Amino acid sequence: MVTIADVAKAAGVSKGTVSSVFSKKRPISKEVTQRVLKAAEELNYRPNYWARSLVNRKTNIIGLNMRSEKMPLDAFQHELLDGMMEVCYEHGYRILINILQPSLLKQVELIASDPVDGEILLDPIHDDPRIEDRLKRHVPIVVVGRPSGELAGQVCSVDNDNIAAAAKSVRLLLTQGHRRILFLNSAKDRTVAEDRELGYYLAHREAGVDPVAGLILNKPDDDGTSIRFGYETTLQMLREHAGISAILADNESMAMGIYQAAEELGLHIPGDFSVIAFSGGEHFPPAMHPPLTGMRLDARTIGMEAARLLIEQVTAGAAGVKRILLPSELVERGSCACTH
Amino acid sequence: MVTIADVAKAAGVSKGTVSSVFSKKRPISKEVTQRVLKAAEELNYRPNYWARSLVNRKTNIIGLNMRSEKMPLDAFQHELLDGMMEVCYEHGYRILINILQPSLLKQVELIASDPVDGEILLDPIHDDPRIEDRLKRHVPIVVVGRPSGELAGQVCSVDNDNIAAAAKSVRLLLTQGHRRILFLNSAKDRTVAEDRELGYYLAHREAGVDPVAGLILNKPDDDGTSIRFGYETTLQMLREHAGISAILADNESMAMGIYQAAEELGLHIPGDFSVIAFSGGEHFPPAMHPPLTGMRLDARTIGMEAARLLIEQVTAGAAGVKRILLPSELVERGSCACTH
DNA sequence: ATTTTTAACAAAACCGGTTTAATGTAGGAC
DNA sequence: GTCCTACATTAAACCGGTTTTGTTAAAAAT
Repeated sequence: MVTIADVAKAAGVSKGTVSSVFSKKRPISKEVTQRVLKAAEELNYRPNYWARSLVNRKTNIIGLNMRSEKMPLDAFQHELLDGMMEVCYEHGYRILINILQPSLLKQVELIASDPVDGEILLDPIHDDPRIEDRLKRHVPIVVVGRPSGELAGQVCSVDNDNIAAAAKSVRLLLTQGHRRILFLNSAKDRTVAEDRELGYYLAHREAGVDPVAGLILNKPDDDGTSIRFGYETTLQMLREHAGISAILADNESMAMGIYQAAEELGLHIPGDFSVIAFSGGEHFPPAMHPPLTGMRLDARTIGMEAARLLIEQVTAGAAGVKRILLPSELVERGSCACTH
Repeated sequence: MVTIADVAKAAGVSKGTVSSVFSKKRPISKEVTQRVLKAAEELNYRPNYWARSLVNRKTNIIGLNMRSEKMPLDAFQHELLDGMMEVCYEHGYRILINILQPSLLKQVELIASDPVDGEILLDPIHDDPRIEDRLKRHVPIVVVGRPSGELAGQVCSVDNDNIAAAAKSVRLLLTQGHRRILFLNSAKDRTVAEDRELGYYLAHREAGVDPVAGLILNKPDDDGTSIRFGYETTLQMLREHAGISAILADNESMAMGIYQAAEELGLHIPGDFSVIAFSGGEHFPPAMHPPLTGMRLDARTIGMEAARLLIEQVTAGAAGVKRILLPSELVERGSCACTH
């Protein structure tokens, strides 16, 4: 490996001089500058990233921390990553994807502080230990989702307004005359599931409708694909419960499962029942048949906002604790219709 | 920041002793070990990742290097990333996503060597300067795709057998009676485009059919989305050229554009013309209408193989130059049919 | 002409770890 | 009792950069 000392020797100057030539933080004569640049060029010298980070206390890397069980990434996470990338790209930051086996985390090699300037945390759970750890070590973080309890007031976060989003979609279905609305919700321990359930009830109360019990089902804890859960649950619930005329799905994969189930049962969407889903992107819903009506969550914007917030925190020092709530847009496409 | 010196002072020992307690590379008495661990615990000490990397010359990070214009990531890249993540997860490696603005790359801050043990390079072009650079600096790399020219013999690579894949899909169309097959190929400078074009011609020759000139179009250099390119090109070509009865698309997004164009023109797939596409995942093609017939490229496996190959290189030192070619599977779903 | 300032560079200290060489101390062999 | 060895620990050197301090010679000020 070519070091700064090699360059210095080749150019007949000291290490500090070479450093100054590159950083331009102190004046170096034109003649010496030329000599150094030539030597560096010839030796194919590249400054060592880690040595520099060590002294600068800055890596220009931000981490994306997700719970390890979540693999592979779903549409929402991919869109979010895209958004993060776009902002990081503009600001000269790189992204470190941080998923490690819990077993490996115990190894000495890896308990080290993460090599990042800050982190974006996904899928917070109740009293998430990751958040407490970062707070204690003063590592800047932005949480995507709703941090629970007293942590909420201490960290920046970006999230959909899930309560409003769920309420808005249920409101649509209620005004269309649906009274038994099946809700295939996400896993129970996630704060997002709580929020959406709340929205579901809220819309019912507003409309003066008593929600039918047993129609909210949580996806079992992150095992199995969403598409299968949507498929199997729909088959089962439509058989067992009469009168279900609409289904609200947690994501577009579930909706695909629902579509498959409809086809198998010989049912027509939206003639026989309506479907509406929270969707991570607007890439695929329009291509479905019929085009899927949904709440556009805009994971991409969330990723962008989270990255902006984090970079702001990292560069400008500690800004205040901000919480950004993004509205979701209801996009009617063709999978919802009035009853009778 | 709590350093190793702080811990040493608190425990009343030297820095080296603390280091040994953590690394267990030299024997430390039980009593001292306890004292050190207690002090570290109380101070909430975490070893500094950069300092450690500096001396160990090892980061346990591998880089994913993609050409900056490619944003956001397409389905293929997302799947590939998933595969990489899975393997890295098992082996205790992190992934650094490396996309930087060309303008920023010139800044002194960023010309530094990348902070990784090795890199996976995407979308190689002719005499890719990235490859030459890594070779010169002896940074282990694995190329996803086909490195061009003399570089091919010097680096590991993982790729679809694109020639075979293209040939196989064109062969299907030819046996179905199609004679004017429009091929919406990817950008011209990419080696993958060459390979697939070769496959296109190969299948024609095998079948004794003279390919019609002007039916292979390359996507303009990575600007604009694939979906739009598919849409606009289809509209234009179907108007201008009579007799086109089948379209081969570079990816599923293009296929969606083609579907949209068909709808706008009031044409029926596969009744009026057939569509077949290279597809990164098997997530969405089945949900399209009609379900999209395609060559399943299995980006996930490519990602896994690339990561394995790279980690092998990084840990075991220089292994031989390997090239892994993965077969693609033709999945017939419903967007292709015989002519007349 | 002498002192003061400035420019341009060298030398050394530092960042926070790891590793090697040196040191001291206890136990065993003679 | 002396010498050697083994063991636990310390001090110092090192990784590859940046930054501070020191030094020298020329330019400017008095």
